[in-house]
Amino acid sequence: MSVEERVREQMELISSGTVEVIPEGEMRRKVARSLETGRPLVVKLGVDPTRPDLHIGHSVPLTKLRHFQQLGHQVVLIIGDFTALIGDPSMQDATRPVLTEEEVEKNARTYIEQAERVIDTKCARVVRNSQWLSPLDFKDVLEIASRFTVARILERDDFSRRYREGKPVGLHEFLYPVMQAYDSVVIEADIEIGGTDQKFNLLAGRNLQRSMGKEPQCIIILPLLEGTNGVRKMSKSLENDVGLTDPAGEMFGKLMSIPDDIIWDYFRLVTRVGSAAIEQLKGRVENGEVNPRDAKERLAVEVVGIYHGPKEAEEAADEFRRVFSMGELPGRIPPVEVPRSRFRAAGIWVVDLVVSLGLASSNGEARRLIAGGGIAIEGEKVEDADLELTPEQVDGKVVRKGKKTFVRVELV
RNA sequence: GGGGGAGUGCCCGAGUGGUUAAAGGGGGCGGACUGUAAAUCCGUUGGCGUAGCCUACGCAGGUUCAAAUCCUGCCUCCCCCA
Repeated sequence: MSVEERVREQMELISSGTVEVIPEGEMRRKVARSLETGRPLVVKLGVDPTRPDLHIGHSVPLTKLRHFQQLGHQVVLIIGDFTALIGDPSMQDATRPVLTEEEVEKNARTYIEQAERVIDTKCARVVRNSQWLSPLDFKDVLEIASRFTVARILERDDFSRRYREGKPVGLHEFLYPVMQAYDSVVIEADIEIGGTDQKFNLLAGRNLQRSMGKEPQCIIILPLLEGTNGVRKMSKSLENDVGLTDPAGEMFGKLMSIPDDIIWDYFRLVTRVGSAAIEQLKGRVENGEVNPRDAKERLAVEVVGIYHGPKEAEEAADEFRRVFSMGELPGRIPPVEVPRSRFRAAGIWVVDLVVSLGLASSNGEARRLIAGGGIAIEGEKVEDADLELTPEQVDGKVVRKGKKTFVRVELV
């Protein structure tokens, strides 16, 4: 295979699923040079350990890193333990709360652990940016900062918007892109990967490298994965995320609940299914040959398979069909202990039972749930909120809240 | 340093003396319809064994029969001028 063909082949994988590759021609030249000299490209992904758990949205850039690994390039995962102390202001409405060093360290560890599920950390470099950012003194910082202008930084629309709207912008926040850019200088990145919200920061790296006499990096912009409700990007705080460590069944269920029109983005961004196969499936759904539900099931099986293995994925699919398509009870229903002391002469009050089982956080909520027909014991809807039940009527029985929550009563 | 404005329930936001557990919207939760989809519709969304009571409108006091609403002090945030 000629170098030219191999370049084309690499470029195809590199640019699949991306929003933008900037600048494309330069990227091509870097790839070609790498092939000619045998020197792998240095591919950078910076992550902020601001939160302990990752979701499949975070796996999007990691998956792209994995592509580069497949092509034999050197990937560098930068844990922004230093930058996390400031918090990336990108797309934020307000200054982020400052984390303590302990929190950052703890998050960093779980981050690496979870990243291992997607990339091969054995041949990746994992580094912390405190390593080089910490030792800088004020003079160094000024020297680096002088290479940026305020006008330039204000181009970033989240800054200018907040400024315009009279919301505070901390001076230290201006330094965030500067630090991220400096990371690129230090590790001599050839390529940096990031989401659309990172475009400014990625470009800053390119500019700083040039200004400091290094070869500027190319940048790859990836789309942000939408949350399971189809609105806003995926985020734990918006409760529309699929956690990388979610149990298989839960992960499956969450994926089955996404709106139809984002199925294809999920396929492209978080599965390993090739784009030809995705297009084919999409076509069959569009002409009515395949029910979108089944396409979604395929998606769920694929994704759960990545994190839990194919066997568990199939089991989750079976379980799902049993419980939700056929209305049967789940195979495993978590038992919840209820102390016998809750019983009085007349028995236990349903409202109390529901609260004791953790299905409601107050009597009032339990009452409302019952009034709304959301509680069933052994498949039978509870109609009366004043109902009293004997120990025999509840021990070992299945209490269901809504359609998704099942618990088994265990008297102790 | 000077002047001005704002703090209401999970969030946004109305309310300027009683009929206000506080309009409306969002979100959440439940129900119907389904493919645990979306859209739509309905109900619900402080606590208490609940026709009653308690707690709640930044915090602390005060006026009043009665305060989210009026007064005083404090805290926090924002804007404008310097």
